[in-house]
Amino acid sequence: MSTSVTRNVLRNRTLAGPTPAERVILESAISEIRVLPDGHIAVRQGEPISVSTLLVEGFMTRHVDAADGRRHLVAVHVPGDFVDLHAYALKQLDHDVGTLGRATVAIVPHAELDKIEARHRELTRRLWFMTVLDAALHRQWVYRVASLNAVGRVAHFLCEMHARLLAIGEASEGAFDLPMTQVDIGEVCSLTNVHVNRVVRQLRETGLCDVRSGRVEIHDVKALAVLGQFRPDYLYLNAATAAAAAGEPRKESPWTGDERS
Amino acid sequence: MSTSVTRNVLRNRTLAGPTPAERVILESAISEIRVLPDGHIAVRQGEPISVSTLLVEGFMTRHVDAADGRRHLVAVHVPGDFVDLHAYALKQLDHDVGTLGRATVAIVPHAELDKIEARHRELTRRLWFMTVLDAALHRQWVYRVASLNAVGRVAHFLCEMHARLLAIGEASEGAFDLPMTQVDIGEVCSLTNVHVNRVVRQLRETGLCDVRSGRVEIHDVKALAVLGQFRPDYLYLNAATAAAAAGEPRKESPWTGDERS
DNA sequence: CGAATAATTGACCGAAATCAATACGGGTGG
DNA sequence: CCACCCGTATTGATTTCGGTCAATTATTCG
Repeated sequence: MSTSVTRNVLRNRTLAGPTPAERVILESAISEIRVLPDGHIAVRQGEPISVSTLLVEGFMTRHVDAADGRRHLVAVHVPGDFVDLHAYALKQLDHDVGTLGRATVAIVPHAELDKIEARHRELTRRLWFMTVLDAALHRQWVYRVASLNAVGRVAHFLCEMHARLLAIGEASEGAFDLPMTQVDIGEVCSLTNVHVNRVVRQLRETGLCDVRSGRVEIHDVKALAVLGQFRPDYLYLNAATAAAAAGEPRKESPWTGDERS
Repeated sequence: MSTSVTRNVLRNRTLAGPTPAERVILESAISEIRVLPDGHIAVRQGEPISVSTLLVEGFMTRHVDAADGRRHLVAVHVPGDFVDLHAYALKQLDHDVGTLGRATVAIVPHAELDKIEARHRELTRRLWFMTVLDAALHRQWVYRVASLNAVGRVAHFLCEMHARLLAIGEASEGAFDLPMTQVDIGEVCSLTNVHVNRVVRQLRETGLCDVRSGRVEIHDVKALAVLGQFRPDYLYLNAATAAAAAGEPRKESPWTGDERS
């Protein structure tokens, strides 16, 4: 079992993840490994950026701040995600990037990405693809707040996190750690904390899943997916992981593997 | 004044658009120019794709269909946008792509993009950047439906379209053509057509802007931007265009120019 | 000139927000 | 060790924005 910092990059996706050689290249591009405390704002909206951040362990968010002080999350990141790879193109961001709980990140200077871009076509393409996958998530987030009611939104979000954590081996038996408060979940689903609480209670009372501070236990993945209209297509997971994410009866444990595609 | 089909690509953005030489390369990658009728679905969710589509004239949408038959737009495209460049990476899409009114498109086979990727780093980088810009739009769409009320959403959307059309010289004096019905606008802002109607009336009565079938006239860009909490940063427009989009008093007409960056 | 599509308006309803109060839990400092 | 805080969770009462239902009036276009 590899313990490399890039082990979760594009893991268990339909798009092939980096080869061992590419991992070496990517890791040699890292200037620094950093541990960030809970609630740390790693990137602030509008400030110039010259490095990108690969999330190695823990959770990070991207959020926009509204004028009235409210905030809204536009992404939650899990290990293996490049939280601000798009900053390589944009050089400054239209949102903040922060941690959810303590997080370990690998810093990749844009100058190193330039070198990769000059020398390694395939790896560059994979990096591009990662930003495109990111956009697919955004689209689904639009759909979520636009088309689902409160329970549906929360269900959809939980299904998504479950699926993505399955892919990197951080969920099992429908259960996973998620260091988010009900306020945080509200900022994802565009609900008040009060209403998130009611939804969470409803989900608990109907036996679908149990969301308590820091831990999620889904008792009926399939039913939750129906409630949240969740279809994992947009995550471009490989077949085995997608099946598990959709609550299909599993033959074996696909998500523990490291195999590509 | 150039009439090339790529004239609007990254026009008036902070990210430099293609050089004349790159335009030639891009145009030589086009296999076909096609005129699509109103309401034509160019790409259907899930079907395999081997070409990408550059919008040359007219409007196109990307939308997801909900289980209950409702649809929601996740993007509206204007000339110069690559409506499904991300399909180059994903090979199949998580949404439909269709026309709003009659549209002219240029078809670029993925095989040609492969060649560009192999031979032209800078141009490849620009293509990547275009998909990243796209994601920035998505994020703002999340924000719109998540954080704004009905009037705010419509105002924000109108401001965005105004800004983007300014950038490509398709808006002037705060007025532009927009072939969308109130139903369509509702599918963007996640509102019913009935309520869109009420919002439109309100905007008209307060003298902010006039939205009628196919045509938008903004009488007070600045006030509308305030109402929609619109800040054009996320569009990465050049300074002159951004100022005009935010309703700043303009010195001259920046959006008619073809200058880059 | 009809038929279909789009826009408009009114009456009523309901999901989630807001307001308000209480309980919990874990860390700090005296 | 306990008292105190502060963030988090929970629950109830009330309000509101936008949805739903229903009907009428433009438009547009064969």
